[in-house]
Amino acid sequence: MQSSDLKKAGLKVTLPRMKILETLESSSEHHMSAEDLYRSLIDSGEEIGLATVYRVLTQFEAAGLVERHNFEGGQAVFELDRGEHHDHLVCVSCGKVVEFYDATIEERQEAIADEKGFVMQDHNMTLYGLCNDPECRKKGA
Amino acid sequence: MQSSDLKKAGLKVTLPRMKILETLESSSEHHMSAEDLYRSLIDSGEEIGLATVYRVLTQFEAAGLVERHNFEGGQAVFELDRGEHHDHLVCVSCGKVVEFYDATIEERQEAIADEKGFVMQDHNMTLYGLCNDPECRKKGA
DNA sequence: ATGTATGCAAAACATTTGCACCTGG
DNA sequence: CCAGGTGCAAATGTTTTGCATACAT
Repeated sequence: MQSSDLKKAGLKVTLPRMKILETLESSSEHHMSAEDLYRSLIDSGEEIGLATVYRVLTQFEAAGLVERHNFEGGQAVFELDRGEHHDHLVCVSCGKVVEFYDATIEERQEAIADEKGFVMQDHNMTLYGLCNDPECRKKGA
Repeated sequence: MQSSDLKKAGLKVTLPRMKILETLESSSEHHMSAEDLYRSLIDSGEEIGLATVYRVLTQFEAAGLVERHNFEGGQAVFELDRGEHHDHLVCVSCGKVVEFYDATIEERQEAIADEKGFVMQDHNMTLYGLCNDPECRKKGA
């Protein structure tokens, strides 16, 4: 499928790389940690090393194929870069991730960076809360 | 000074705790990592263990005395909680941290969480860019 | 062929924890 | 005095790296 994307990035089209892309593509939760990916592949009977997963994800990030997010909880999560910028809403109870985009916020961010004399290169905005699952709502402090 | 704050939190007023509070208060960069604090104290001739720094910071965070931020770069940074919520602008070249608050963004965040069925509990917004130091500007990609 | 990728094991970090000793109230 | 705090060293969890082997082109 996107073996062309790999070539474009100067990366050889190998089985582990294709499998990782496929998994990120097909997973219902399209935000996965390196460990999630590794487990998922091992469970599917693939032969792959955790180190390879990390290496491949790092290369994919550099190539702009995936994005890395450092949500709370130690492990970084990765998602395919579909080219549409968005931010995240994460449920602190069940871990569900919802994406959103808000033009007003994006504008304000640019304006603020400018105001403070910065040339903005990137930003990270993550909202944490409880999603509408009753199980999660129970845990409300 | 704020030994009262410690007592209020049910924490004994010990030398390491006071020193850590003082250092966070007096440091020009008031965003410091556990390692920064440790080094700073050791360099001042204090006797303290890195584990204590981490333990104390974790307790302070739980007590609402400090805030922990997970900026890019592996190490968490801590700052005194002065009770005024703000977000951060971080220079990717020199590490400088500038604080800001934008009511419009805060409102939009609430509205978005609501719209998606979430009860927002917290958020993290960090803008990354190059500050106005000429040295940093040179590194513009 | 030949340079790149991979898997494994070991290393590198940031952070946490167990435990014997010390200290504040 | 005694619960709680501290320092050290060892454990943990995540991510990275060295190296010999395997694979894509």
